[in-house]
Amino acid sequence: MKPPTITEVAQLAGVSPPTVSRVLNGNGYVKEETRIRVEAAIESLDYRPSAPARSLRTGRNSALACVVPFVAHPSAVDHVRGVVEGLHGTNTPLSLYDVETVDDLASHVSHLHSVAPAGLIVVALRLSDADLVQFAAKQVPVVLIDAAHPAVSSVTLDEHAGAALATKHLLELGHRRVAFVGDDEENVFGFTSSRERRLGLELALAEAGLELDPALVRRGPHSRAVAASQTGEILAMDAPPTAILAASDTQALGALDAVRAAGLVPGRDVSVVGFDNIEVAADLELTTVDGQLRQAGVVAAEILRSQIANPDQPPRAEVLEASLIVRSSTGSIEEEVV
Amino acid sequence: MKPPTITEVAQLAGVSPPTVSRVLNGNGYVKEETRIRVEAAIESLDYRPSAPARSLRTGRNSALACVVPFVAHPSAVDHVRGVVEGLHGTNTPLSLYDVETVDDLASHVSHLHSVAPAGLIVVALRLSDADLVQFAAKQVPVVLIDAAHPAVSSVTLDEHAGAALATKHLLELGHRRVAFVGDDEENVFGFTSSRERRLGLELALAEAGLELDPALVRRGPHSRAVAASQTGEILAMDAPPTAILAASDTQALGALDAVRAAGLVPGRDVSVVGFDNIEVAADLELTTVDGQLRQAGVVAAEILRSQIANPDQPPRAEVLEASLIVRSSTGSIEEEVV
DNA sequence: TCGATTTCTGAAATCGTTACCACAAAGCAG
DNA sequence: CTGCTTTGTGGTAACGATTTCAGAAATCGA
Repeated sequence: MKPPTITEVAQLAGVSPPTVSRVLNGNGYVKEETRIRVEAAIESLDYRPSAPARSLRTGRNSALACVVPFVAHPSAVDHVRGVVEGLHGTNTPLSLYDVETVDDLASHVSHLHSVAPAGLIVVALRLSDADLVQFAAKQVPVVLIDAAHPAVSSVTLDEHAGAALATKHLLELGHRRVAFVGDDEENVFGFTSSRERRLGLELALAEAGLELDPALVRRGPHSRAVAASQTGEILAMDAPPTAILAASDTQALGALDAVRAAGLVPGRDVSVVGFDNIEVAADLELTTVDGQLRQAGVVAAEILRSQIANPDQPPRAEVLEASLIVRSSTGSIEEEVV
Repeated sequence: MKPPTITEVAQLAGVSPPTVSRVLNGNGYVKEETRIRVEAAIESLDYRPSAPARSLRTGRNSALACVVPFVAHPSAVDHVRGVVEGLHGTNTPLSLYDVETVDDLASHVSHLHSVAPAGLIVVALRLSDADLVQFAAKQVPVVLIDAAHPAVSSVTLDEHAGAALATKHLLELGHRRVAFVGDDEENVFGFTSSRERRLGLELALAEAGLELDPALVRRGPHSRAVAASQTGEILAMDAPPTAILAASDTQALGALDAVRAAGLVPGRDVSVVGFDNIEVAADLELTTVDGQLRQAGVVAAEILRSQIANPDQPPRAEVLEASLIVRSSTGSIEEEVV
């Protein structure tokens, strides 16, 4: 009950294996009549060419790969959604490589060298130059999301501009004491977005002649609960801020939790701005910077498709523009302030 | 700059290819001393075995595949999260096959026959007997989620019991007129959960001597917006229901939208119960039946792992128990009713 | 009509790995 | 010392497809 091979199809159709191959791939010349006979044989045996055999011979694999840290997190989910959307219609499966530890990254990269996928999307992580060289040698196009490298294509967000939009919004509402709740800036994976967003905040404040009070900056592991407790601390200070910028929506949700836990009303007593615009942000009325997560995935998929179709393109560095989505978690400062 | 092959490693180590292979796979006998020499050669050439060559020879592929309809939908996301979680630690990539149309399904299944993955998880879709036979012939273990078939393992939810929990909860709160908002029960993919949930509701009502008023049943495409407009219609009726059971949380959110749009307060004027317990349900205070989506993915992944490790197991049919999560979108009936 | 091209097809080599066998050396019981 | 099992290793042949290449048949231009 083994699956049929190309040779069996060839025998049934009364031709040789190469002819069947030509029919399958639409290469070379095949007489119309022969083609029909071969197609009938394929149909009748329910034959499917073996992907491994084909990959071995041609050196290319049909599947695309996507390396994503913490794929269960909402922001990663949105990236993957975008990639899947961008791939739709191509019938290409997407192999997900979830990274939770640095070891995961190493073993996945090693595995990817074995597999030589048709293309590779890497989210937020940095690959070594040696790895990139190896992928290039195997003609595996690579696209980075939320990271950049001169040798390969990338899709990034203008983080500073995004943070500036949020800051400007808060300043216009009258806020002067703004806190920042973000990630540890030293981390094993080298994630930089929290740092960039903080810098964007500082730059925008500086433009308005203000500066970020170090006492109002909190950094810690990326989680809603941590952000909530950090926000709790900040709100309990003698001179609490009137607004909080979080490095991500997840952390903004934690901030909202803390605001409510302190008996305050978001958008009235304290304004909270998130960053990313993950799916729940709309339902929870969170003002946030749209990080174009899905769009980044879509664009990355498109770049990959184009580079697979036409391998000798120079790398592209796409920078997406952030925009601000105002909802009710921010409001103008009123009687609260003395 | 081609990647090194096993033969080059063998030459460098002064052994034959099979010996290198034995070192790589830990098969057969290899002298300690030889092993060390081979490992050094592997290291120094930065050699990675070719996955396609290995697959071709052994007939098995290392990647797992997961076929999911509408992978961007929240419930699918939770399933995938579970699968990824269940696979964690195995270093196995997961190939996602998103299905948006029936044609997608056909072409993906065809592709899967070519690839012969190490294992296959299929969510909510029905594969033909012929396909299952073919996978069995290739020793590809299959696990179904939210679907069942005697020939393969499955992970399902006790839908009737889940719907009964929700119904009982509403009855205890005093509700007698309960509406149902669900999917079209005839659909190209053969999804059955909406139907099962409606049946569960009817059975539970019958047990209490009540019946589901056909006028209070709405079916349509699975979307929040559609559910909102259907709920709007129901609420505008002369004898509107006091509670609504939705076939999914997505639809329950639509129902909530409509309740609020009608100027009513969920949980006070109208109770809404969802089904699935997707991630946002907690934040939106939606009372819902926990459909154990993640858990289903975890269990499916575990079954698959065990069947890959030990191929001759009989298929397992795991049935998960639903539980009710009461939040504020439901409440007891009060002065509203005459 | 003849030679040159274009179509059409098959034999053989090849991709990189592992399975199967054969065989040698070493260890061991009697 | 003989015969057996346990170790250790390599030669060879697959796995199933595609890519040469060569040659036959059909078509075409002059």
